Amino acid sequence: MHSNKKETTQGMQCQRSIERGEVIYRAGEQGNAWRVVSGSVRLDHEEMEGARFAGLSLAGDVIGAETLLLGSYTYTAQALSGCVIEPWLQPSESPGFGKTMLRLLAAAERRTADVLAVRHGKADERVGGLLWLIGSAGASRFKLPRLRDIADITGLSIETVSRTIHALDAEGAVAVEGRRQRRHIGLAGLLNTRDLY
Amino acid sequence: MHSNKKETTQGMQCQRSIERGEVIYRAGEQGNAWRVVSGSVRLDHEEMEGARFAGLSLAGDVIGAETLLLGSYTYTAQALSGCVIEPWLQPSESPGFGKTMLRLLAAAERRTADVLAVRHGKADERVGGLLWLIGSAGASRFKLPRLRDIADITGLSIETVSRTIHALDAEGAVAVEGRRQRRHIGLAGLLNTRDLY
DNA sequence: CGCAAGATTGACCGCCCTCAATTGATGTGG
DNA sequence: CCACATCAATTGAGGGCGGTCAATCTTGCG
Repeated sequence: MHSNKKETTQGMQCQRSIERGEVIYRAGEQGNAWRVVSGSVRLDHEEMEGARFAGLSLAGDVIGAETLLLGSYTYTAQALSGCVIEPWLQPSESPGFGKTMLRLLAAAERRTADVLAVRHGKADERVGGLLWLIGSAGASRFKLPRLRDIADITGLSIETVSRTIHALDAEGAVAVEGRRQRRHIGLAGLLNTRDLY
Repeated sequence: MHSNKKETTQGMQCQRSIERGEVIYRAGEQGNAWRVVSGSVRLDHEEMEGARFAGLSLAGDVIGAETLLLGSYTYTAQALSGCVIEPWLQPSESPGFGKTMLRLLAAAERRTADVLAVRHGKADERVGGLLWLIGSAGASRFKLPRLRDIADITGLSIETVSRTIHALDAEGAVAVEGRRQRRHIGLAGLLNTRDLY
C-alpha cells in the first residue's frame, strides 16, 4: 500500500524502482508491458488455493507482453530482489516487431530451461543454481530474496532453503552479509565453480 | 536411422508423422520451424553430461522458431507420444506477424507454468498432472511416453514413475492398456477429478 | 509495547532415490 | 529359427534427504 515507487525520468524512459517483495502488477489488471532493466521478477498464476509460481524473468526480459494481445495481465509479477523496470512500448505493426518478438520468444524458452534446472537435483544445487541465475543477469552481489520466494521457485520448503543457504555460506560458495532480514548475498564462490553461461 | 518418416500432403501442408521417442531435430542443425498438429514434444538442451530436459510443447504450439532468428535449432526436439507436425512458414515481415508472435509468446509462458507444475508435489500428482497435460491438448487416450521421458520431465526417477503409474492404474485414475512396451493409457479417471483448463 | 511477518533451529519420519537383479520386448546376425 | 545383445520396464531392499510440525528469535511497524 505504501507508494514506495519513485519514478525517474532518464532520457525518454520513465523507470520504476521496485522493492524486494513488492508487487509490480496483478493478474487481471490492465496496463502496459514492462522491460526488466535490472533485478529479477517472479510470475505467479492466481488460483483458488493461492498463488502458484509460474515463471521467472531476469534483466533484459519483457514481462506482461500478453496485455498487447489480451488487454490484461495473465500472471502476477513480483520483485524478487529489488529491480528497475521501464515501460516497453513498441507498436505492433512497426517494422522489425516480428524480429523483436522472436528474440523475446527465444528468451522466454531459455528462462523455461533455466527455471526447470533449479527444480531438479539436490537442495544445494537448486538454491545455488537459482542464486547464480539471479546474479548472472546482474550484479554478483544483491539483496537476498525472501526464503518464501526461493522455496516457491525451487520447489523446496522454507526450512530447507534456510538450512541450505547456511550450508552454502559455511562452505564458502556464497557470502551472506547483513542482519536476519534484508540481507545481501555475494556469489564470488559460485562464480568460480560454475560453467559460464 | 530408419527413415520412418512418412510425409503426407494434405491441402497445402506437408505433414510429418513422428513415432514415439523419435528425434524431430537436433540442436545445432538447420531447418525450419514446425507447428505441432497433434501429440507432444520434449525439448532438450545438449550439454556435456548429456541431454537435459528444457521444455515441453503440445498440440498447437510452434517449435524451432528460433531458427528464424539464429539460423539453427537451440534445442533438440523429440516426440513423447507420437505426433504430427507440419512446417510453420510465415514471412516475418508480413502484416500480422507480430500478433502471431504474441500468441506464441503467451503460449510459451503457459507451457512454462504447466511444466513447472509437474515438477512439484508428490509423485502421483506429478505423473498424473503430466499425463493429464498431454491428454488435455489432444485425445484422452494415447501412447504412453517412455518412462525415461516422464522421469526427465517430472524430475522423478524411472523406478518411481513405474511404481506411480501402477498405483494410478490400481486406483482407477488412469487405465493402462497393452503390453509391457508400446502401451496406451486412458485418462477417463483423471478427467473427472481435475479442474478444467 | 505489542503484534505480525520472516527466519532459524530441532526432532521425527515418510517419500523417493539408489543400487541391484530380473523379466519382457525387439532387433541382429549366424 | 535360435542365440545373443540391447533397451525398456518391473520389482525389491535399504537408506538418506527433505518435508512436516513445532517452538523460538529477530526485525519492523503500528
